[in-house]
Amino acid sequence: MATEKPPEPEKMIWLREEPSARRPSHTRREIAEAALAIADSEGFDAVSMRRVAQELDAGTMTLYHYVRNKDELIMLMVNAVVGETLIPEEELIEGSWREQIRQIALRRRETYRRHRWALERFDYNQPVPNSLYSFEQSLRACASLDISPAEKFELVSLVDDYIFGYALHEAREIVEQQRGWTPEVVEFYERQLESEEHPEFRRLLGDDIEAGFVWAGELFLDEGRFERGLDRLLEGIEAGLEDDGR
Amino acid sequence: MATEKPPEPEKMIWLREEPSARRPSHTRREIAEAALAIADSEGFDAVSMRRVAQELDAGTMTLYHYVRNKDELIMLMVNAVVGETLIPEEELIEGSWREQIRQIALRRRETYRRHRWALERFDYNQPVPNSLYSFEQSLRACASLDISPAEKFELVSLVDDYIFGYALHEAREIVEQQRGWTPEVVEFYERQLESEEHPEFRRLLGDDIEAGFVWAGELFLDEGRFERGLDRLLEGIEAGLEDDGR
DNA sequence: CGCAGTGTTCGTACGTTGTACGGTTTCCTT
DNA sequence: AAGGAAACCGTACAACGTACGAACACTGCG
Repeated sequence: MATEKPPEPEKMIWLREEPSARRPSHTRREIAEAALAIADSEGFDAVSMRRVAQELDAGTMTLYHYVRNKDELIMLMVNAVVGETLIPEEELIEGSWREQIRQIALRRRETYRRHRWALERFDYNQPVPNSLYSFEQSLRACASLDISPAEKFELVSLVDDYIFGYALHEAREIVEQQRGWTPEVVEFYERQLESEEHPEFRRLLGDDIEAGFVWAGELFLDEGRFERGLDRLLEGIEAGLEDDGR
Repeated sequence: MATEKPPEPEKMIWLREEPSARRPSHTRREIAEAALAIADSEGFDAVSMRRVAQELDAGTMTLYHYVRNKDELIMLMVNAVVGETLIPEEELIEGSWREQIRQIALRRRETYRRHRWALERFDYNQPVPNSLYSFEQSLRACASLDISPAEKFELVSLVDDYIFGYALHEAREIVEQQRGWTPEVVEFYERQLESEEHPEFRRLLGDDIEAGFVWAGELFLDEGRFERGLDRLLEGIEAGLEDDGR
């Protein structure tokens, strides 16, 4: 029952100056880039403090002068990825809210695909600077809409939810399934489908179950699927707007 | 360049009989339940092989006779959660595909909210038996629809994407933010918003930034938000169906 | 009834992880 | 030139997943 709370909450990384008084050998940016390179090429699990330090020819504990702990390192990485989702001002198309939101959505999805590990790490409770820019960009896209702030917020969040869900599903589907299902998984499905409890699923797959799976996998990862879904969602949103307006 | 592949791929857990010849002291079900209880009450990270074994008054390594590794334990847990998303036959309402899909979606979201850790663990490459039942249930809901198998598959996946994205966003938002933002995070936002680069965001929040955040947080977790978004999506889907039909 | 034999249990040990601690080095300031 | 703080990092520890193989107990056979 002594002191419960840890004595120093300390500020989060974005509120702390980067060490700089006596010129240090590294920067946060450098460290984040090293970690990012490892995650992209060897997978997120390969990112360990030791591994990152090694990449920079530094001692492991050296990293702890730029970052309080591994979570902060990850936040640096996430911030970098979110930065990539931003559309440079000059590339932003002119057009309706719908066209702009669409452009933003496509870019986001594309970025997430390049850094699949990142999706697992987003966390609203630990915001990163670039997520503010990202949100701002979405808000700006629907600035011309004549709806309440709450509705605007909800609209942006809704599209976000879809992008996020799609990208995460896609990312998890792609991993390991670099062409073809493992025999183990195929056998599992075949066994499960032997029972008469999945008639609709069977009908969907057709007679040749294994071929059916290839077909389903391709459908799932089909290039156009994201856009088609997005357009349906936007269609529904727009319809809702008109109802309110009248 | 010797033997590359590990010699025994072994079958995945669902294809292996539960140990049973000389009656063992535990069951997979029991083990999964113990793990689930830990995850729900202490968080997913508290689930370690040692901890689960301890809960069962067993030696740590004993678990490895029911399960090949920790991943398999997790799959048992996931399977249990997916099981909870299934709607018992007698509770299934009668009605249009839209009403049924809606019912399914609501139940899924509710279940995910009870087991937030689970969302981070779903993985299409490691299917669990109950995910087949879940998919079958969705397919059955749109059985009466006169569209191609591919379109049916896409429809179900689309709704899935939304549910998943929403639930995950929600889960991550809720964690730790059990009432109110930490002063650290508030300060971060205030500092970021000092710059003139986020005009739309500022307008959204209003003059009192801190109050604005409370407002936004409540909006984000608003009870009705999921349903409103779902209905917009379904609206868009339905509109698309009619276009095709005519 | 007793004795294999094997299905089940689990103690020990190893390698890997994040990071606390405290000493050493290096450079800037005065 | 000297002092001191900033930067660096070697060592050590606790927690993790799990390989290995010994110990145990039950079952079926004789």
